[in-house]
Amino acid sequence: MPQYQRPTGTNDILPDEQAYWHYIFDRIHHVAALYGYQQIETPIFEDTAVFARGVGEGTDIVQKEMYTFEDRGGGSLTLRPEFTAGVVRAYIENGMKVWPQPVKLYSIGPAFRHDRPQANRYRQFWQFNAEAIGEQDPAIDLEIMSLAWDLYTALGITEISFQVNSTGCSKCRPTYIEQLAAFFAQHEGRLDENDQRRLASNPLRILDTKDASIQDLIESAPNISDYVCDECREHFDTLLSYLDLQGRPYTINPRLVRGLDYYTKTVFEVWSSALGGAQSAISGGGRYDGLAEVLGGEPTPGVGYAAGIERTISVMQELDVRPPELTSPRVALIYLGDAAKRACIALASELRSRDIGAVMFFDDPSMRSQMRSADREDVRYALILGDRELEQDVVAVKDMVKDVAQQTIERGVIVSWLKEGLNGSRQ
RNA sequence: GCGGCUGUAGCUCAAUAGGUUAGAGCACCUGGUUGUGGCCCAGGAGGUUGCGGGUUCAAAUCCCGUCAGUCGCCCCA
Repeated sequence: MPQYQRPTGTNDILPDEQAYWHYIFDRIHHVAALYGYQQIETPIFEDTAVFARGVGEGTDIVQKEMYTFEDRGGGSLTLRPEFTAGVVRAYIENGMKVWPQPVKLYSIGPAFRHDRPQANRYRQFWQFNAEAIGEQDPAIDLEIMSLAWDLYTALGITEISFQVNSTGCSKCRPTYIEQLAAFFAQHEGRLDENDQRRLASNPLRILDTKDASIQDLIESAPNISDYVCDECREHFDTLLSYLDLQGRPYTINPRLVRGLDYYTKTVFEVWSSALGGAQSAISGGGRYDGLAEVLGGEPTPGVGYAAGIERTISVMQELDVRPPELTSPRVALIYLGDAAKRACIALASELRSRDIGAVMFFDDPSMRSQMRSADREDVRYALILGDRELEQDVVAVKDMVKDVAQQTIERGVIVSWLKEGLNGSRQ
């Protein structure tokens, strides 16, 4: 065992895995641009109150999952457990209410939650986050969902579907929760320890219980759709009609209740059948019409969503979707002797300044060893310099991919020769 | 925060019912070629068997603790 190991629940993203990350980031920028979303990057930590108040004091995230620490100045800071609260804080702080509305923003970066790690769940994990702030039309809810869908399509991810629900608003949800709590209270004896605790803290969550023995209770429990106010109902129905219009498969899931307090009206998740168990949600989001006010801004509607990058990669691997390979250096410089080494160092600089990737191997290894290294770097050409070449002012060029005779190229034209030879070649 | 399973070389794994210098494949280094990669061959380096304690004549192996990984619960991406 090494003396030091990475903290529990964190990962080193090694070179071999970077092709996925580059590809996903590239597709994110592309799809976000198609929808007119602009990138914003907020700090990785914020004043603790931003999350405590924004996400909600009663949530699991705030109660037991935040990385909170005292700043040297005495204030309390927290590593972001999610993006939305920070982005809405930035909206308010930067006066974005005077920008053309809605303000459509996206971010990519790590978030932190002190959970117990398990498959596809880590303490530091990356998210792609998108927010549309300042618009209440359900068409913008659809737009965010559509953006999510298009991203997966662009990545070659299939077999996904939406789960949607309406959780009501500040006007109608309290009544529903009251009714729900009253209902479960009548059957408290049948609830397990977990669900009894939820009865007090968050009765909505009982709907998602894993306890099979109370399925009949869940079935007969009050349904949110019978309690939402006219405004929420119309919002939801319109959203569903837009989804129908786009032909996107969805399931209305009356038990979908997300664990952040700020959601109002629309909540949704994207599920992938490629991931088993509890981690079938690869992204999720919803509307948060009350959040800006909670954070000290003017009442401002908003809707957003977050996709887990690690889960996205898992799905790609499950489905055997391969990202394009990263480009690697295209030539290796092989030297024999000190004079040639100096000539190679100069040539390498010249090649790189002309956008030709070039690598060398130091500590004066044998030619054979240099050739082996060149092979492992997947270069297209090995450029060989020794006393003979120096004398004649030429470079010996060996094609490492095609089985053709080695060539001798004049030093003065080697750059243009390579430019032509490498044209169209990814190596 | 709770529970199951697992910790042997960089990686994947061996090591009869506890028994002597803990092995192999891959990867790495060197050589087989005074200046030519892949394939092949030869050699080399690499381990306080996660850590600590206990049982035993003897522990990688059994027991306890601890740490870590992994899977699951809660919750979520």
